[in-house]
Amino acid sequence: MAIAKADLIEGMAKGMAVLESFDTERQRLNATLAAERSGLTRASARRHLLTLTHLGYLETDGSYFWLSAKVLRFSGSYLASAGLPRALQPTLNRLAVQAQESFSAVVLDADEVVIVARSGNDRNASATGGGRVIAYGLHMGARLPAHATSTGRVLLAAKTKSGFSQWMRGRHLHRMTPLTTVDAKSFRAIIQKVRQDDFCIASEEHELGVHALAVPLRNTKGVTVAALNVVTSHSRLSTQAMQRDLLPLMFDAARELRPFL
Amino acid sequence: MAIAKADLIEGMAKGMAVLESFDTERQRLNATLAAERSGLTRASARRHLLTLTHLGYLETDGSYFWLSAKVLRFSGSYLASAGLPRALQPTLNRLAVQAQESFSAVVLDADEVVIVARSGNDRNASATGGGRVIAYGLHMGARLPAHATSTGRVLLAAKTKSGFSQWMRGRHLHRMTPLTTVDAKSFRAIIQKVRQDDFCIASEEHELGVHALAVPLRNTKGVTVAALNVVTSHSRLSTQAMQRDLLPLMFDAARELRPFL
DNA sequence: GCCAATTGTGCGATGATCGCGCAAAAGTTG
DNA sequence: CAACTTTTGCGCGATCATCGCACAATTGGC
Repeated sequence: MAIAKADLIEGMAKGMAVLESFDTERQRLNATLAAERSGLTRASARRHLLTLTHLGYLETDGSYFWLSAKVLRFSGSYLASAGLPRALQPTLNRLAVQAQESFSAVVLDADEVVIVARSGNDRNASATGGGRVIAYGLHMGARLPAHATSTGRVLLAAKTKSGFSQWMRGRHLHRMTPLTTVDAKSFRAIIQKVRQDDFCIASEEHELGVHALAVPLRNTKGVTVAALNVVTSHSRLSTQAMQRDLLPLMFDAARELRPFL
Repeated sequence: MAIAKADLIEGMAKGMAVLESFDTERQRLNATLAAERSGLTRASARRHLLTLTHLGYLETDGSYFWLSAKVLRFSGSYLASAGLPRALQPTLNRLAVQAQESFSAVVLDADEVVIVARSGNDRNASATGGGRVIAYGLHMGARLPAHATSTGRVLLAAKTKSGFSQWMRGRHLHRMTPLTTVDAKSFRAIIQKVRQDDFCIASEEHELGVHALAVPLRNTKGVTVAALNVVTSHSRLSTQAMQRDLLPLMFDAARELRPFL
């Protein structure tokens, strides 16, 4: 990215690598595991783990380590500073009430989308008859592969042609479900279609039984700064019904948000 | 806390200090400012800022730096790993709908409480007549002084006597409003009362015009793991009405959550 | 256009970090 | 239960990344 000079602090990069090695799947690590995942030696990983523990970002029982609530400090600062989540939240809440579905706003970060604001119940208790969780780990800060999500495709379609080609170069589109589009040519065609339609539907490409509908959120200069989507299950709402009933709502929301982005 | 050996990585502590220097108030920093806030030299702060930028945690225009969405990665991992927020969210949502107020769940971290889950609209548009924001920076991950909040007091009251004394030792209770209790003796009396009542009301001690009601959240072993509160304004609900109408709801919620904590 | 204040960065000295390697603990097997 | 194997904790000297000074470049004020 920005041209990296020779003077970058390596110790800190290591530390962040250790912190990052705590992800959604592996939540409790000991020194050996953390070393493997972060690519450090065991001794070094241990030192970093102890340091992070001392600073309060990790907790430990002596051998295993896990994230502490202090890491929320960063998201707290980010949410307070970034105008985006604040600007979007009221609209997301309104949409959730109107449509009785779950909405998210996301931004692109490398090859993943990051959820920066959310609304809707994590359990759609009323509709699914009691507590079926349809929130597939869709919390604030969650990261999903861009190529397999409706929002990711909307954001990729917003890139310039050359920017998108650069993104595609040498990229392997990981298969998430049997229905994931992994062929580069097909994927380019999909992005092309999103450019025309100005919305995107992804059906069961990320998780079976789940489909999503996304639209871009642009500011008054026409720059796409985020994407808004609704995610629901086939059993709740057919793809056609989703497009028919929710797409107009979302276009309206995107339009009314424009001045605030 | 845990006995810190001589082998802690200093470079990483510096880096985290730099990251922490981006807080709710100061959101955009250049090298000079970051150096001041983090206590490093300007040159060192700059190196760390560049490193963090390179790693994707900060963005920059060349001279100023600000947090990027990547910092949400940590909260994402935390929220996915910590059972607490997940377990609480549905109940918080239900309470928000029932009471049409904003609820939060918080944990104690040193002398601050950290919001780990939230529900309710940030703008109580209907009740305040259109868009008055009563969300005083109460987003996920926000940190508030424990001594001036209802939740903080509930969590302090859950400490052992000696644990609480230790916490009080040499502590200066910062004045947030003219109504903040800052006298140590009065504060001890308040905590004593919370122990008896098993709830706490803090009225305008943190912010004028705002009052809050908190109850402890205990697991089946009787250990207090978090606190649940509702925060509203005097103009919406009197202190008495809040206690009368909402306290029973909250005790019920705390009881039903017990098995999941 | 000049001066002052602020910011960007090269360089040699220094001391913090690296990872080897041992010792102790934990786990395994006959 | 004892001997063996595997994993984990951590001390130590050498090395190389980091520190911050000092100077250059840039910005901004008058």
